[in-house]
Amino acid sequence: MMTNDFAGLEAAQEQAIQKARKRVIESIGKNMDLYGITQSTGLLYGLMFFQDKPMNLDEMGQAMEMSKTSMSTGIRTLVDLNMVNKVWEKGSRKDLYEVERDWHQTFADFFVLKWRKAVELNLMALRRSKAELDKLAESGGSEALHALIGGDLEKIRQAIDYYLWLDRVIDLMESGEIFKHVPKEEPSS
Amino acid sequence: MMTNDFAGLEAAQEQAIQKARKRVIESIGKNMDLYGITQSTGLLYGLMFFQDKPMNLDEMGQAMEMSKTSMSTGIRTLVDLNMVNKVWEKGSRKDLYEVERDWHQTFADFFVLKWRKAVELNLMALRRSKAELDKLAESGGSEALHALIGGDLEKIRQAIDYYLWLDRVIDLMESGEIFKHVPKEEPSS
DNA sequence: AATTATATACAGAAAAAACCGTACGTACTT
DNA sequence: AAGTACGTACGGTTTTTTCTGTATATAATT
Repeated sequence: MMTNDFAGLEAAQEQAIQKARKRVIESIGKNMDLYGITQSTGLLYGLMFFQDKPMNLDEMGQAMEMSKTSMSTGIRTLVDLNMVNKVWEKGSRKDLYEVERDWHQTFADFFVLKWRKAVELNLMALRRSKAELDKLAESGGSEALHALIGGDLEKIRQAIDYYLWLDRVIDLMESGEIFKHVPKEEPSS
Repeated sequence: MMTNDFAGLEAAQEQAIQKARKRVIESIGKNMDLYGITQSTGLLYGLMFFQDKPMNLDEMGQAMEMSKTSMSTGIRTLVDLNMVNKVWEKGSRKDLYEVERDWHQTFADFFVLKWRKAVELNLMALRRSKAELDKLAESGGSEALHALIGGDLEKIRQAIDYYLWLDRVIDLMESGEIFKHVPKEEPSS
């Protein structure tokens, strides 16, 4: 059973709408690499963006002309990034998905999810290495050794400072405070 | 002529420092995918991070155990992202590079460079499609057609709003205003 | 002017990633 | 309980990306 959104429309009209959609979908798909997402998954997202109803994997595969397997993995990527939500609809045994419409939130979520993790991992590595070098410095050694360690420690210190700053930027996104500084509605000038 | 930073140090000391560096370098390399950078280029960046002197392509190739060609392409990626600067040193015919130490700026630059471009391209596509749909709506048509167009236009409107917001977030980075809201120095609590 | 040193364009090789079909486990239906 | 519908793990194939060696262009040195 295939529902057709364009039922009853003239071919030329449908074509015009499809063309308008296609441009947007492809632009979205092309720029989604910033989210670390493959182009085809980006196109899937773009497709779903124009859907008024939740889609199931079979519909996606049909529309994308790709395998159901690929839809499954693609959609998981999108769900993991909170870009797409799984929705429940009684009567249907199939999993249904729809795009998250609050893109501001989507962006903030992505930022928190990905960049926070990077910050944490890098900070951990930096602190461990700092501790090792501190210890090495304490255990005596030549002048040359201390100069070398000092250089590395200074670089590490700067890096840590940066990540702590970045962490606070991420806080801004997570807390929603960003919307105080940059309101969703364009200030009417 | 190969200069050795570790000249005159005990092997165990050199090893300890290398271990500390390696952890940081690998962490950086691993997380650099957020910048759309390949892991090996990320490792190159990490390597250069601990260098006190500008490096040339031959030194990089030797340290990374990779071809000079790869170093050339890798370094270009990093230069394009303003993560690495080309420096001039009289007497040397080789191109020399060193990492940009101001990571706050590096982050802001990246954000402006990459996200701004995405915003512009997406906005362009959205506005074109909006114009087409507006025109199509004006040219009459059935009730069903107008409902369909209206749905798409509403989605496009929301998307445009979002990108305008994101554009202002990017402005925050570009103008340096972000540092007013999130100062580089951690506020002493 | 000839020689040498340097970076990179280019094409092929190697590695990685995306994609698909099959097989299987789970949960719903009968 | 048997059968059916569904999503996905998995292995193999195709496509894309990364990496390398050679060739070439450019600029410095002799």
